[in-house]
Amino acid sequence: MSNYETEEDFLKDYKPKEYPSNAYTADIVILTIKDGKLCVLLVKRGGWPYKDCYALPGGFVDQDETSEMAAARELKEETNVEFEAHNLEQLKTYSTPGRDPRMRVISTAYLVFAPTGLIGTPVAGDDAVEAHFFAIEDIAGFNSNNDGIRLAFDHSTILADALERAASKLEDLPVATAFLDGTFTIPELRRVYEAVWGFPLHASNFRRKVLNTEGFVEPVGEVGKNDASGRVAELYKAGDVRILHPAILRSKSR
Amino acid sequence: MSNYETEEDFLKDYKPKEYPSNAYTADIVILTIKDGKLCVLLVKRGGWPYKDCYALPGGFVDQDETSEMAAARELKEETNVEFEAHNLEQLKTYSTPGRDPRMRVISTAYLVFAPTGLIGTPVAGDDAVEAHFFAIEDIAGFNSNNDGIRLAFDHSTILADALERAASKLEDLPVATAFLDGTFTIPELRRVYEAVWGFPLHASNFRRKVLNTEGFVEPVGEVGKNDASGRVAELYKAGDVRILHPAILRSKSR
DNA sequence: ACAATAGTGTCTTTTAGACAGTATTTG
DNA sequence: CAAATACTGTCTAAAAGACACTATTGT
Repeated sequence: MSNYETEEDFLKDYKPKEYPSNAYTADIVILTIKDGKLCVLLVKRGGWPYKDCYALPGGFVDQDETSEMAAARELKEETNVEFEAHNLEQLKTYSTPGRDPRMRVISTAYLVFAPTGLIGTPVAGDDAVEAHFFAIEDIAGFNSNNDGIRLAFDHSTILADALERAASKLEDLPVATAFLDGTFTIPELRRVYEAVWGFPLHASNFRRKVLNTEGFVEPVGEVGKNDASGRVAELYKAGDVRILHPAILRSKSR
Repeated sequence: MSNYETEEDFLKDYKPKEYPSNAYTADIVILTIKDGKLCVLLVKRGGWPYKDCYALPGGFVDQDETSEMAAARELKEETNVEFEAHNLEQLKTYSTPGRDPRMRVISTAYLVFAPTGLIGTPVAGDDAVEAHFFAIEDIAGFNSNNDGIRLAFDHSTILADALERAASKLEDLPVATAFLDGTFTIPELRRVYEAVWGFPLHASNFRRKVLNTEGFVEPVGEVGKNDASGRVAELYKAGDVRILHPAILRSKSR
């Protein structure tokens, strides 16, 4: 029985008891959109285990940092880009015994939306030989024919959870603009929703909903460039609202 | 450089390298409703640190179990009730250095909704001297006057996150019925929403929305008992739908 | 001119919110 | 009886979905 008078006295004498010891890592799901397709940053593994498979970027959490800080640090190391905290969202923690065949590893996954142009050539880390964005539809398990890029560890599960979370966040948070650069057109914004949700939207109804959702976007008063044929669209920038009301609901396939 | 031909060969020779070692625990937020008030199960701490404060139930995750399994096991030990997995939801993982003054502890929190009648007298565990349900409004930091029950570690933060998640889940998942016993009345269901959301609802509009949300509740064809004056309400049971459509939105105070 | 895409307007249906009024119970 | 609570019905406004139509660009 402890008989200390104050917490300071107790802690001064405290010796850690036996407890299970675990490695703790942070994994990051960085999504972006390229050519209208939803993509995720993956690093190719150069060594065992899962040699030649692809993995989410990530690494050990140091003793003096939170998993958020570790995720932000790894992100900087992998992409040379610093992300704001509000775009770095904790997704879920994975603790299944054996998820890493080498040892017990607990991993907290984070979710980040990256604008198409911001990230240059991702930099490969220690264990990796190359890092690239891959279209989700080219990853095994995320397309109809069951081939393509193979993911290491339980990263298929993590990615699936991330995609559902991303689709859900687009509904009531103004995060779709994080995929775009400073100014964008409504059709570009619509293509973000279509890429993440995986089905086409009615262009005119989408436009009305976005403009009726107060604070979602603000007109800039210019027109964008044309990368195909057709009318040139007007430019907007992200508004300052933090919650979309009314929400942009997907109503299909839930 | 590793030159193994197969993953089996590699793992046979593998020796863990140095990595930061962490304690890993699961904490559980068990919510229930008593006398129309939202309550949480807390255990009183008998020893340092945070002696005489109250804490969420929880404990170490064993090497051969997931944090989900640990949460379910702790829950059984604390309450003598087994919960189904779909009522046991991972909330968030907390990793701030120093959150436990004794050592580095990573903790994953879980959220559970308990029916009022199901849990008898909660059983105190090893480090605890008593375990009870406390009204949220009696906990320091969750009421207007800033006194009341004091929580240990970062459990105020965890509880705040849990309450927001609970309020959000009521909107589009049929989880409010998990607070009630097998059969219930619409007014009883409404009082669950009012307790979790913290503001009163229009009784007639609430009834219409619940009945228009297909599969949320099914009539039983009897009437309940009266614990006050007024007309006796009809009984319903939980339906089989997994997502509420249309959702029961709170539209206020978000 | 024609194809393609952006944007406007309109009609219908669904849902939310407010609230008046009726029904059933207790004291 | 009055008070309290459950339930029904109705009106209005917000919002979604479908879709016809106009506007502006590239080829």
